[in-house]
Amino acid sequence: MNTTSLDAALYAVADPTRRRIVERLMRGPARVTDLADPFSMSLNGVSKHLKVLESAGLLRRTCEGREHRLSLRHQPIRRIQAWSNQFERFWTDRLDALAAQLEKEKENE
Amino acid sequence: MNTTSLDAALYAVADPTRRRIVERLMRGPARVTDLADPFSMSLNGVSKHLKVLESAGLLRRTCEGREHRLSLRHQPIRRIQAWSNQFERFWTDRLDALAAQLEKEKENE
DNA sequence: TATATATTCAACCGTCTGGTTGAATATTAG
DNA sequence: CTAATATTCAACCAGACGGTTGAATATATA
Repeated sequence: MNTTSLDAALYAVADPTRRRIVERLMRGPARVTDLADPFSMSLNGVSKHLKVLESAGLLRRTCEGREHRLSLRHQPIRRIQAWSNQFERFWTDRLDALAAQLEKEKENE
Repeated sequence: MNTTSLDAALYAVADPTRRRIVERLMRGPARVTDLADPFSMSLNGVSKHLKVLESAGLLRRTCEGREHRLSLRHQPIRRIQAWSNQFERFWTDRLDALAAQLEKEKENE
């Protein structure tokens, strides 16, 4: 597992404001002002959050005149998916072991 | 999406040390000292990390005499899975749109 | 009982965080 | 040219973070 980039992705997405921004961007690209609109926070505050998301690779920024258009990049979230999916086998193995254990106890009665 | 607990889970797991601990615990439960062993860090440091993981619900702690046995809980990681899987449809939709777009351009030639 | 082991608590420290405000930059509109 | 809009930069702040050290607690062992 690539540690450093996963660190940044998880960290970026651990903040509720940033996560709301990411979720918002699922519905398509948006400008800084649009993204800032739902929050009772200064535009600068949001701008800083965007910088965090961007440097973690979650956002693509294209400048069109004075407006910046932000859109989602999938790689970092895919990394998070991959990391959390890694545990799937662990859970099922444990459930299997538990089932086997119960089976065994049943036989011994 | 339950924001608060997802916050805690993502935050807990964003730290590389804590993530290594969680990955270690996939291979079965362990004591505090065991978990601290691979790290060049004071035992207290690790103890604090464990507290973070525990309060985020990622760890179950059972005290056996003077030893504390830590094991993994699956719910928080499942929440992370659920959150990141949410984007799956978004990516595929976007790919579909892209494919449709290409198809259209091809027809117009 | 005395001692070693396992673990936490408490205080401290430099650094990073999330947020603010005010000024700067760049582009568009009147 | 001037004014409005979109955005960032820079400096600041209180609080949290990741880590340390030293002492305290609780259990096991000789």
